[in-house]
Amino acid sequence: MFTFAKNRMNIQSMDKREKILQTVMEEIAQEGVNGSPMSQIAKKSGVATGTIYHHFKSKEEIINEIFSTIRKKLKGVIDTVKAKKPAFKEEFEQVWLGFYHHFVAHPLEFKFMQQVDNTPIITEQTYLESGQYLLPVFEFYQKGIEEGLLEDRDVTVLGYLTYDNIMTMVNLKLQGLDITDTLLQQALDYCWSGLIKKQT
Amino acid sequence: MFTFAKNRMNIQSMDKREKILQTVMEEIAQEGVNGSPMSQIAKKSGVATGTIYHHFKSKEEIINEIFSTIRKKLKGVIDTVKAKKPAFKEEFEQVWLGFYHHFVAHPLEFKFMQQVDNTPIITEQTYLESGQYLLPVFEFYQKGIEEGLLEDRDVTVLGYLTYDNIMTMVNLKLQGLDITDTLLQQALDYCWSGLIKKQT
Amino acid sequence: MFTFAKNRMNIQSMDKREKILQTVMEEIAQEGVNGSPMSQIAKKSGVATGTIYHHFKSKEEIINEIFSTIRKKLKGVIDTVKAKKPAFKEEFEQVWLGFYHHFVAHPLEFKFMQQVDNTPIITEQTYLESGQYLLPVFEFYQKGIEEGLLEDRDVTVLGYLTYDNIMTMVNLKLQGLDITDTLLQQALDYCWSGLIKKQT
Amino acid sequence: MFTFAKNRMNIQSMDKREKILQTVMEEIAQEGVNGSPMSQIAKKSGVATGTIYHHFKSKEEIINEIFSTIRKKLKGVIDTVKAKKPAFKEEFEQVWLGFYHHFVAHPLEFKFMQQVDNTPIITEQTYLESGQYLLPVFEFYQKGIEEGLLEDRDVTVLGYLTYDNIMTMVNLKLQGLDITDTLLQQALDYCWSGLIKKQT
DNA sequence: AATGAATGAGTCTTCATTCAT
DNA sequence: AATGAATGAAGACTCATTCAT
Repeated sequence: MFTFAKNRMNIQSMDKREKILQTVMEEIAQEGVNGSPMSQIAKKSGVATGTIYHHFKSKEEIINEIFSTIRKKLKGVIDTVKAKKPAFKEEFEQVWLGFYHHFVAHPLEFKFMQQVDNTPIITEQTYLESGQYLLPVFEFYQKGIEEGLLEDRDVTVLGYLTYDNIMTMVNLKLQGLDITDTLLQQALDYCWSGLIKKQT
Repeated sequence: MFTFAKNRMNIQSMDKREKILQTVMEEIAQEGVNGSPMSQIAKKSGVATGTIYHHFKSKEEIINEIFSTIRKKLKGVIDTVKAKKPAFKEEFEQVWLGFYHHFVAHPLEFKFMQQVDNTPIITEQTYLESGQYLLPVFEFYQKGIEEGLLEDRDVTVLGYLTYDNIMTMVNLKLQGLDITDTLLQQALDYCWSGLIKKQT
Repeated sequence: MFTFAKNRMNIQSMDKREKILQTVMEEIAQEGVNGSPMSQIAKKSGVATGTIYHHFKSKEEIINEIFSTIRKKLKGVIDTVKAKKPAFKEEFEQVWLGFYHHFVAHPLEFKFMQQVDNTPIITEQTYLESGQYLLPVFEFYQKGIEEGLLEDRDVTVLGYLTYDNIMTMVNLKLQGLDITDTLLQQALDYCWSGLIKKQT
Repeated sequence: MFTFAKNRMNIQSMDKREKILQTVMEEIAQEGVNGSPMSQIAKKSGVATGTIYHHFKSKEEIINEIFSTIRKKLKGVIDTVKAKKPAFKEEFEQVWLGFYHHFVAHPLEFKFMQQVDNTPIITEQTYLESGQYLLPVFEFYQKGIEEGLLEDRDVTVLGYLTYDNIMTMVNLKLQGLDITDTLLQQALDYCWSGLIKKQT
């Protein structure tokens, strides 16, 4: 009854917009930025080329929007875990595994990120804005250090190290490696061991 | 920088070949694969377009050769460390820091890798052949586990986790973050803590 | 000249398509396949290069389409003659002269065929499909043999011999030789004499 | 002992020249003028590119020389037949079959001619000079007419009609058609019937 | 909003020929 | 005579974007 369609857009129009975003994500994940001409995007989206340019300013704009959306989904993973108010270590593990499983369940999102991250296509602004979604990760480490649970290390560094460790595991999994529960636990242990305060 | 002396070539000709490789590496690092047309490569190399194709079959061949060369340099780092026959932990630290400093000293090589790795440009064969250069890393972990120094975890997983951790630090450094010796040591500790066997 | 009305295209768009086909035919006839770069085709057609590739997949596709069209026109000549239901010999003469005059009236079509026939550009499929247009020629000879009017010879061989004889005359004419009605009649007689059954 | 090596050229040098000519003929026959870059010619000839340009002014010059050589070989066929001083009809048949068998025995020569004939590559001068080799054909018809054996038709027209008829048969043969002796005789009969004076 | 024809600068690559050795 | 590295203009084709409808 009450839809939240953007501005004056009707549902059908919204559908096209979404279809385009979805198609661009899939195509770029599979074919790379270059292997995904707008003409092909149009065809697979079932719209005309011109229609794409009614909804978006440029190819880059679409890519940036998708990039943000994917990062936002990670924020969703964090929120879901935090809602259960788990203990510190459990929160770490659940977020870690949540990120991992999100990308394994949505491999095209991972591959999309791989294709466009660290590329001039993603603007500084997009990095800054979407970076907000990952702030809770750094805050989590900050809290852990303050509470004496974690070694006192730079939270930015810790944040990136652990995040990239998860991505490493996703990548190995998508490369075809058989990432068993045991292997996954080993990777998780590696990270946790790297974080926690050593008993003295 | 990239040295591949081929028999019958004279020095002048060799110079051109080297100049092309160097230019492609620099350009792709800075502008991306797409932002580096062959015409520009030619101009910056000081040769004609045709000359490039006299020495290489295609743009992709050049990129693959550079990729291999860079990985080979990491093998060089390993060899240099091993030559000093350091203790186990020292070997780990010296290789870790060696990789880090190599890329910090040669940021374009790092950026080049970032641009082309996980891209269809790099062939399976290149991955296989150049992968040999990194075998010592996995063997090192294997030995550590066998000697009871490291936790018994999958060496492939450990290899990629630690390698990517180094790359994370290089990336932060090149992003402009002030990676002090303290921060670097923290990252190194993170990795080492994730590896070593916990006292029981 | 080359009419291939496609459904959804509007007239203006159709015009461009036709203009391109016409231009390619003329240019290749006069300059050869190699002497006719797409850039020149575009310029002479009054369209952008990209427009050509909007209508056709490749240069080869255009050439194949023209090849088929020209053969189809010969079928038109045959149909026109047959519609008049002439006697056997008259049918032969009218088709023979019809082919001859068609190419003399459209010398560029002849030269185009000369440039591309027996070339790997023309696909097997094009030969097969457009070959259908010339089937009536072989059927005509078959009928003549069955009715005892022509010597009993292989119709395929006869078909090619007579067809090439016409082409020979067109070629001489276009080379600048003054092919008078007398000379033309001599060539026609040569063919007919080679076909008809000798009195015994 | 007494070789007829051109000018100051020694035998080895002559060999290279011949090898280049042979290679160009074969390559163009099989790959077309465009599919035969000079670099490939050089490689297959076992010489350097530069060497080709020591012996010939340009690619076109080579092609023209080959064109003339092949026509000269047809003159050889004629001479061989004439040396046997056969009767009129026998001379016709033997030359006809001689041409046919020459090209069937040397299919690359035929395909070479097919690739370059009626092409701007062959100069007017080449056509004129090599045309001399085929003069005996026209003279033969002239004599036949004067002696009342053949219908009084333009000898130029007759010459081209019959020559092209032979080429037609060679082409069919090389296309893979099974040209049996019977079929060949039928084609020969077709030509002869088109030439001889009808009894009145 | 939607269409899809049209644009043309830009891409990689080829190749006949030249030239220093 | 011979080499083969070097040249660079030219070729077929691509593709993000625009625009008339």
